[in-house]
Amino acid sequence: MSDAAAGTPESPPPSPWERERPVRARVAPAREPLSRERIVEAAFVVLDRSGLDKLSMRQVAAELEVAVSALYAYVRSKDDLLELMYTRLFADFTLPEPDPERWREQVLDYARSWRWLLLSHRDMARISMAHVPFTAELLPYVEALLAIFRTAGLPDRIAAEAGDLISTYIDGFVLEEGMWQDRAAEQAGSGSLARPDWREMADEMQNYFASLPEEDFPHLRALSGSMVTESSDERFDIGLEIILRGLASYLPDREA
Amino acid sequence: MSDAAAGTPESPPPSPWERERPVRARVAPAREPLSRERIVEAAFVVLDRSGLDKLSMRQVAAELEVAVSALYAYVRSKDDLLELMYTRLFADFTLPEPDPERWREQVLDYARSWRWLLLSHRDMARISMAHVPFTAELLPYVEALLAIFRTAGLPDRIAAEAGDLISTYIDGFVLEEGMWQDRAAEQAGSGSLARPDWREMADEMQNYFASLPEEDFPHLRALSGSMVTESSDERFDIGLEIILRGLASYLPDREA
DNA sequence: ATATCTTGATGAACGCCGTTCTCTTGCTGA
DNA sequence: TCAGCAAGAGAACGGCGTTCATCAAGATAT
Repeated sequence: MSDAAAGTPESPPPSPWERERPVRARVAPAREPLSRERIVEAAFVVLDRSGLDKLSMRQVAAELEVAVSALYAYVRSKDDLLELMYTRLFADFTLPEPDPERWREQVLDYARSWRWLLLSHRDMARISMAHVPFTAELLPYVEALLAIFRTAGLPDRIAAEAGDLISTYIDGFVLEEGMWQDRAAEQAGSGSLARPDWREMADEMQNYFASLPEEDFPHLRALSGSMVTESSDERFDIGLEIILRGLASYLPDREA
Repeated sequence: MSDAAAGTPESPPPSPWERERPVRARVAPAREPLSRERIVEAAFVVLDRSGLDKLSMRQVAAELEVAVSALYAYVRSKDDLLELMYTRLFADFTLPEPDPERWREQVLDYARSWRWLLLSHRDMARISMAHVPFTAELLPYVEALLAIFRTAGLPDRIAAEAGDLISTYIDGFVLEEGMWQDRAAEQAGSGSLARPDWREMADEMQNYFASLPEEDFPHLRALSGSMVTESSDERFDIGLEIILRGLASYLPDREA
């Protein structure tokens, strides 16, 4: 809420966390000076190596071989750092131009790209869920999604909810993917430090559902088959398709 | 790593966190002894008073006027405590008997009840999102939801995804509600300690969207109207309706 | 050339956290 | 009466986010 909405009427003395990397260093510096970018980069390294629960300011500082307090010259707080990471993820996101004829594919592309980005770093979905993407840098991406819905012809009430619905679905799906991955990883023991692939995940799910008593949970057991047959990508698309069909039903010229 | 694989072949001495409240105390005890229930209850008090970020074992112990270490006789860890809180929330949840004729209303009831429970304690959606409801106590509730979908006639692939989709939607929606509430609360300052009502939330959203530049975000601004006009309950139902329409499109005898 | 200012980074410190360990206390049953 | 026991207390460990006084060294001014 701070900078974007309120504005800063008084002549702004540059807060330490807002200053840019100084332009000096005419000659090559012995060690590259700190910067917001380098801190975010290091944070991603720690995140991928150790996970969100172990991501601390101290670990990030250690990764940069720097004192913890030095970070606070570029970053307001840990939460600020997480928000920078979240924002940075959006940087690799290409916005589609709304085209009423192809709104379904555009939403599909949007969702798949976003999921792909979330999967590119460990626990990223957890970070994503913790932030409403309503900061100044992220608004264009929300706007673009809503543009697709509105130019497709959806009523405003529906388009507004559809944005939330799709975003929530993506985050939630990837979040759950991550949980199954962690489960599979810890069941495999410390031997497999690499992230488990889909096969291991499916095995873990299979084992779990197979262990349920048949008479108490007939539906869960019956559906476990579908969950293992389908890959994560297929399951993701199925959920999207459900939403898209729901949305299409609000279109005036709906197809069968 | 070694314990998990090895199992525990020796006759298990009851772990301290598994023991029941001792039956003694024939006469009324000066102070009621500790128990898992009392701890969970105190945790809810702290949660509602201070929020999830401030919910610590120490605060819970203080609420019970007890040493921190005493808690660990009944609870394995803080995460275990959170899971107990989550499970306990489900206790007030009544399960519907699947009825193919009324599957839509049943899903609506299910979702509304669950949202209502999530709203009954501060930050509960955050706790909910952090746990897949696949513990033994919670499985019946998942099973019941899937039962509704399957007896309604949905294909297995769809029913399986629908379960995730609906659950994710509920959690995500309430999560976002909480974020707007927090925003409104902190904007109102420390004066209003009570949780902000819907009117304040809507005002906060209204202000936010009105502050956006018209030319850059025409769709966001256009849709902000819908978000303020509709109450949270109405918006929740709209999202549900989108999903339900999508699901209905997979039914053999689908209505127009 | 010398003195002053500025700035990026340091290291210690504060208060809080989850968790574990040892010790006390007061009751139970023989 | 007294050993045994279990519930709870208290201190301690290592880690956390954050702040603050300090420092070293380059830039600037005299």
